[in-house]
Amino acid sequence: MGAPLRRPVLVDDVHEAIKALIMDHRIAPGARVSIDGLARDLGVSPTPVREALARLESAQLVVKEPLRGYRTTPLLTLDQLDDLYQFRLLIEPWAAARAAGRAGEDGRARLAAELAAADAPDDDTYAAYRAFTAHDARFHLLVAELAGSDQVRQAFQRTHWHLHIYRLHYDRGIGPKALAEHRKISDAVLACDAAAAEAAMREHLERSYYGRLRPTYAEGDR
Amino acid sequence: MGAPLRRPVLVDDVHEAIKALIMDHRIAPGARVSIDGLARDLGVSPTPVREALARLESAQLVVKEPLRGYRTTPLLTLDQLDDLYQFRLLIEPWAAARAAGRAGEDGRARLAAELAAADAPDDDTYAAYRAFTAHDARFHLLVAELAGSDQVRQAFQRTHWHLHIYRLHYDRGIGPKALAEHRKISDAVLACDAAAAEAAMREHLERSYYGRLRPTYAEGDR
DNA sequence: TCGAAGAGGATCCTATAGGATCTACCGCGT
DNA sequence: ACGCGGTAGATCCTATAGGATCCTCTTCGA
Repeated sequence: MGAPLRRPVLVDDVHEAIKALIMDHRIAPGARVSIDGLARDLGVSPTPVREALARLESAQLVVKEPLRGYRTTPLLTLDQLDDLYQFRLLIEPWAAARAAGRAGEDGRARLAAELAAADAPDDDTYAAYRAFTAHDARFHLLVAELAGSDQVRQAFQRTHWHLHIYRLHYDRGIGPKALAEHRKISDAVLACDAAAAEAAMREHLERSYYGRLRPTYAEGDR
Repeated sequence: MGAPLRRPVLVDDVHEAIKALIMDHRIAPGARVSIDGLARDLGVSPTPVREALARLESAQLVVKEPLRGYRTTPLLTLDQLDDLYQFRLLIEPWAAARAAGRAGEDGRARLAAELAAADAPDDDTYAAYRAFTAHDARFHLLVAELAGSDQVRQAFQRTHWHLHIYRLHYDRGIGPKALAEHRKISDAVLACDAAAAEAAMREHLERSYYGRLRPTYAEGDR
């Protein structure tokens, strides 16, 4: 009687399943997504599939064409990726500075715990890669949360940056450097040094993108 | 044969209908929203209602409680309103500066046209009030669009600030001043003066909020 | 008088069916 | 050979039905 705490809402499971299909490229970018087809494959009725796709649409992972069905969005272009990081550079350094000034005891503890639990992926296994990206997503979201502004946190969250970047799967083997930069940001926040936190976050994003992700993406263009 | 171009997508109409119900307080803030009940009232089946509510959820106008239905979100508290305008102050001055530097011929023409078409509401009629709020929403969205960043435009749009502020309906009779400030912003953008545009937008938001909207809201608390 | 267990009603969730629309293929005419 | 109209299939959209869950009111016992 202890175990069954999973909520019996099928639409959530369907939502996760479709998201996984898109992220792992089991549904190609730009391909059409049949509602009835998905329902058959997943063994459910079209109704929850329809609702799940409506949610995915707000995450920009699919687009709806009335009377013609849904279609997966294409991968981010270089311009869109530039735009995404420009937005992150507008939001996140600000959030880091605010977090340094406003985070309470509880928030600081959570930040320290997140850093302590994060291991640099010392091998190239897929599992280690996924574990680091999960930490990456949690860390940046936590900083946004500690800034104390729901609007900023939501705006940041609704970019779904980790989903889109994960679809590109171009950022392997960057764990140790990023982790060190995360620690630098965390130290500044814990020291209540707003200026240092802002600078560290800005530096982290610029190095991550212009120094690592973007060159990899640009050379991988086809 | 010319007229009937309305798309036969019922869910869009349902979405607009429900949004109107919430905005006009025909469904009280915090009240429960029955799926079947709405379907009966609107004369449609629950399926499109369900999909429309899923969309409204991303606009924060309703929240879903699994197995318990949907509920309208309460009106924005003063803290949330502060937070909303803090976010606008982070985004919109930046967008105005970028718009001044990047807007093309087409964009400038659209901006000029929007200003030319906007009349200051010289009377206190409801129609004039609604016309001004419509211009207000279009103007700020246009500036965000002219900044040339989809991420910023979407982040701004997804706040649905005009929906939430309209629910408060506390900002009557501010048309002429706001319109003059809009014109100042527009002039700076059209003159390609990024610094002036940024300053004008910041001044406009601060005056609108701290000088007009917030005092009205604060005195109207119950 | 207060608290708890049970029955009734309403609601949500999922599945299935029918009508409307779009896409693809095939045959015909120029 | 090329373009156009018609038909068949698949898909989407909406409506309806049944099973499961939650809320509320009533009733019983301490």
